[in-house]
Amino acid sequence: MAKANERGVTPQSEDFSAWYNEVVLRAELADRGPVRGTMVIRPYGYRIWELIQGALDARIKATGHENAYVPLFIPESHLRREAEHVEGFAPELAVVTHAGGEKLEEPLVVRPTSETVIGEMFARWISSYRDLPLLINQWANVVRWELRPRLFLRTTEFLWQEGHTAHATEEEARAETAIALGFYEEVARDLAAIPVVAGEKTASERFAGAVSTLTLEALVRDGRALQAATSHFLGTNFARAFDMTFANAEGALEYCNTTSWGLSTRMVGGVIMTHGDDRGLILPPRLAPYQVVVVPIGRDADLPPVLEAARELAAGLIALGVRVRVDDRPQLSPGFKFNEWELRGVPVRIELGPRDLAAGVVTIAERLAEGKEQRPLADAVAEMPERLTAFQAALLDRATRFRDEHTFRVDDWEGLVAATAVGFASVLHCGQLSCEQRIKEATKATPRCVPFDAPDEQGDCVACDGPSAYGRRVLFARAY
RNA sequence: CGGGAAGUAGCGCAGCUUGGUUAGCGCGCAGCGUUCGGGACGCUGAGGUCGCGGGUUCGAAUCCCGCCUUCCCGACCA
Repeated sequence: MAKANERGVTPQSEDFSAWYNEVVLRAELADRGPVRGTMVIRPYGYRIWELIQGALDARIKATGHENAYVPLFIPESHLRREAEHVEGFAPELAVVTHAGGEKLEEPLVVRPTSETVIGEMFARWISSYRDLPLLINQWANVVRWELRPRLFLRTTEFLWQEGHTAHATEEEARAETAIALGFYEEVARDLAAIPVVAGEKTASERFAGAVSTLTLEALVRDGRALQAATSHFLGTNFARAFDMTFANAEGALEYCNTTSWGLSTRMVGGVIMTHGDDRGLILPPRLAPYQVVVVPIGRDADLPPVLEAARELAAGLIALGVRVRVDDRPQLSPGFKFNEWELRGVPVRIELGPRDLAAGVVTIAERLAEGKEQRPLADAVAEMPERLTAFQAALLDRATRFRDEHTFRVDDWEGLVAATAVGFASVLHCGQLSCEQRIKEATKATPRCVPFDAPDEQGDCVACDGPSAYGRRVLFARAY
């Protein structure tokens, strides 16, 4: 925050954390809440989340899931039913011990996730194979008392979507986790323009209580990995803990196979860290609250016609489905507005002044490009959807190039150390916990995932020369 | 929990070492005027329990004791 009162933001190269915090606050995405680690999501940031929500919700529904809502409070005893689960979450729980003016007989946990409540309800709702699959999603807030909060990336309370499904067979449940990961990947790539790596978590990084955890890993601009979404195959672990059984076609009782999967407001942090530069945010058009901002320029007698033209221009863009804002705030100079909208990451800015008006043109500046161009007014409108599509693609290209340039195939210790300092290290690994530990101590890097698209490969472990596990390369990186 | 920094106007800070008239500065805010194509300027004005509690003193933002909170770096983390 050292430079918060100066005109620019701290450069990424100087202090990435400071850059990130300044951008989040000054772009008015969010503000800090009164309780440690909490965050007020401001309208500009919330709109980004809404756009993610809208696209994701449509995909969730299109694949047969229904939205529902389960309560915020969980009796402490319920959480204890799944041993690994409670162990995994115990340190980060917020617990209500008093309510209604007295001490509660049984403390209530504020949900860190809803598997246990869902488990109880599913057990009640499922009795036959004919009740399966049961495909539920909820949009909710959850609370995790993390030791090291960061705006959007790890807040004490956050918003997310959690899908919960129950199936008759393991195959079907595993297929479900892939479906969920699939729409997360689409949202990341097609909306957020984040080129994620899809893969499976190693045992040490798995969700508490899961048999298998699938993940999307992004690489942000300081070379650290960000887990963008996860999808868990829970096997029959929760079904056993909550007695979730069904009668199969032969009349025999079986445990359900369940899944859970989630994507959170962390994705907004991913967008910021993947695309932003030293001037501030750069938003992918599909997630930008305003895809185009129009800055009218002029004063006195010049102003009314300019404003009228700006509004007409905006109306033309809106008719094409473009999200546009006319910045007609009279007290601010054009230069101030240019800088502000650049900080806030608006993809396209249109400047419209008396000179433009006289020439029948507008001046266009794109957030990714240097310089400006002039276009005939009508063309500028007609071309805008295409321009935004191109911008979206360019942003994804740029991020993909960055990720690829920061992914290193390495086979020795020195290479591992060097690679994890700046990005992904693609390595063969023995899979031993002790070896992971040693790598973590030396480099702060952890196994992020075993990518699905890695070719089969065997060999010696990058760190200990033991035989490689997983049958392919693993991605290690320092992670958020 | 360990290390570091900080709580003074909406925001960013100075003042504290060496206690002393009315607690300053920049930005922002309000009014007026001049400005407006890359972060405009002038004048006027509003805005303060100096984090909280106690102590020392004739007198505390300043010295002493206790407490609280936030931020940053670690450890932790799906």
